[in-house]
Amino acid sequence: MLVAARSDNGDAAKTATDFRMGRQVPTAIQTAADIRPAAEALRDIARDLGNFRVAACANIASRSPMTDADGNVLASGVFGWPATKEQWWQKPLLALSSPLTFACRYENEPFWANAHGIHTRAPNPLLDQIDLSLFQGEVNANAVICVPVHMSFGQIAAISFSPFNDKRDDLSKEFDLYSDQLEYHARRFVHGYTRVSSQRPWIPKNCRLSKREVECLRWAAVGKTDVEIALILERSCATVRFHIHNAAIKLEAVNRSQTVFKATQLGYLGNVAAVMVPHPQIEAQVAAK
Amino acid sequence: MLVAARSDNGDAAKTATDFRMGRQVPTAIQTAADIRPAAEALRDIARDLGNFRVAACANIASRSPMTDADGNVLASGVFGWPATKEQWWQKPLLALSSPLTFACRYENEPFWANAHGIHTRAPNPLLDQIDLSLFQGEVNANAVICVPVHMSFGQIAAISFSPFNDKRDDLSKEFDLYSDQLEYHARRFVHGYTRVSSQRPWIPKNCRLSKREVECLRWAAVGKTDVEIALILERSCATVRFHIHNAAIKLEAVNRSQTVFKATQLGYLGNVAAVMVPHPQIEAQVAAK
DNA sequence: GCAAAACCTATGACTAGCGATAGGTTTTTC
DNA sequence: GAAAAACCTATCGCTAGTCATAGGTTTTGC
Repeated sequence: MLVAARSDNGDAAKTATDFRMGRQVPTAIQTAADIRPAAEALRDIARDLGNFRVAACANIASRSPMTDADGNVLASGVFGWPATKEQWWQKPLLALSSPLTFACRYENEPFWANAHGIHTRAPNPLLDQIDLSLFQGEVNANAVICVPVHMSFGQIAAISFSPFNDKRDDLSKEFDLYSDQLEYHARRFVHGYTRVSSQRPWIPKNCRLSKREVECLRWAAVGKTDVEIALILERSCATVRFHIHNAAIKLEAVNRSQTVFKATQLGYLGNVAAVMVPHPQIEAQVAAK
Repeated sequence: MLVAARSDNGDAAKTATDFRMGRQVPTAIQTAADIRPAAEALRDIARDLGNFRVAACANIASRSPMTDADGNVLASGVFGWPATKEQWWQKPLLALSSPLTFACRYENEPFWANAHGIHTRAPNPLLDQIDLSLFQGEVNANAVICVPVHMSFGQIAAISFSPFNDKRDDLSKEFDLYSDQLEYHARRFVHGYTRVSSQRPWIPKNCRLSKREVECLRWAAVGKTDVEIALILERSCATVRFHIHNAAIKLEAVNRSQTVFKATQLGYLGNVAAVMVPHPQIEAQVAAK
């Protein structure tokens, strides 16, 4: 079956059908029993594309290694990491170590990295300060392609593809050729893994925060006290508390920390730290009190 | 140029090269000047694939409409929403209205929806309670394909594709055929848009939270007081405060709310609400005090 | 247009919890 | 062994949370 290539004149969309030929994506996971075959598929795709070895961390905040339905660790059981290197399961941050983990927090798209730098599709100044001096020791590779996966409830996963048994330290060509597909399969894999292995996350009952509630919460999230928020919004301290308390009830939270946490997880606060402008006048007023 | 089709035997990866033929993805944005052409590309892809009209919200927590480099609103200027419907820019939640916005908070992958239900690639019970009784009125379409985009710093975007000038209310076939590519282009577009239009987000200087700091923060985030955390961890209240205070310093936060906020944004806390198990004994001890 | 629901605003008193500060000890790591 | 990390005790002032109450405005649905 041959598929016509596209031209660059707006027919790009029409070739989408070969993107996922057939109904079944090998890396997708529907049930726990799919984990291992999906991991094997991801491993094979990575090998086929660039002789990469996969390192996958479903939740960079967690120390749990990814396992299949029978509890076998995928890193050694499927992805081919030697059992002697298994120490990193106790410290998953080491393999997807500090530099990569950091980059995954701040970058939405795949990137490749080596000791000389982190190479993204578009410049991301946030990554400039990441210290790569110990790259090889921390990452166990000279270069790596890494796919950050930002998910619901604030969960971040990271999947890396490093050269298997070779010394490549420039993956720019492979990155250009394969990053989209590596990203696609990594995301499908991690989404499915997270879905089948998570316990049921919390969800409030059809809550809908009001504009005022969100506004007050945002200011609270960036560290303002009730008094400060009141001055900013030109409302009383009691009103601010009232709104925050209402938000807490709706989010089924018991205090402000939990309220902020849940609101952040659900994207109510957005990228608020970048847009909230300090109020020099209000700060002077607070200081005068 | 013809590209051989793949079989189902592990050659899937090899057809990746036609996934993004050439170096330039039309929906990718490198500079603000790219916004409009990228939006036009997204519009055209959506039209070509399924005669869809695009509605895009870069940050569901924000009321700002997406605009090009000259400040023109993309919805009316590019995506073809009639100017008379422009009211929804003041209330972006209406177009990507409550049901869809809610679903985007809880779902990582594309889905399609109509008044009868929300149809995901894999069952997501979290979406079951979403009220779709007013679907048509709120979404302005009988059915819609929607792509949630979870990004760094807890930002969530949503891009919907609804039938343009027709009454389709079952998009399951289009969804199966095109959801991957719609997702791909939507994500590229939104990532680029967010990158070029955001002010510089905050970033702490190479911070690295310790295990204890994260542990204490997690419990704080789920609403436990210092006393409760101390009992849970079998440490003193002061130690708990010490660790949380350390985390605050590293995250450059002024109080607990901001600390929790930043830690959540950066994925330090993960999907913690699902894994923290209540401690009935500690709660009894606290009650006894 | 009207009634109900949702949202907004405010008060005051009290207490629980958090933040800052100070100083010290113990454990872990190199 | 030294330095760093983790842990501990204590105090005090500030902030957040609670409670009960009151009233007004806006939005929604019929």
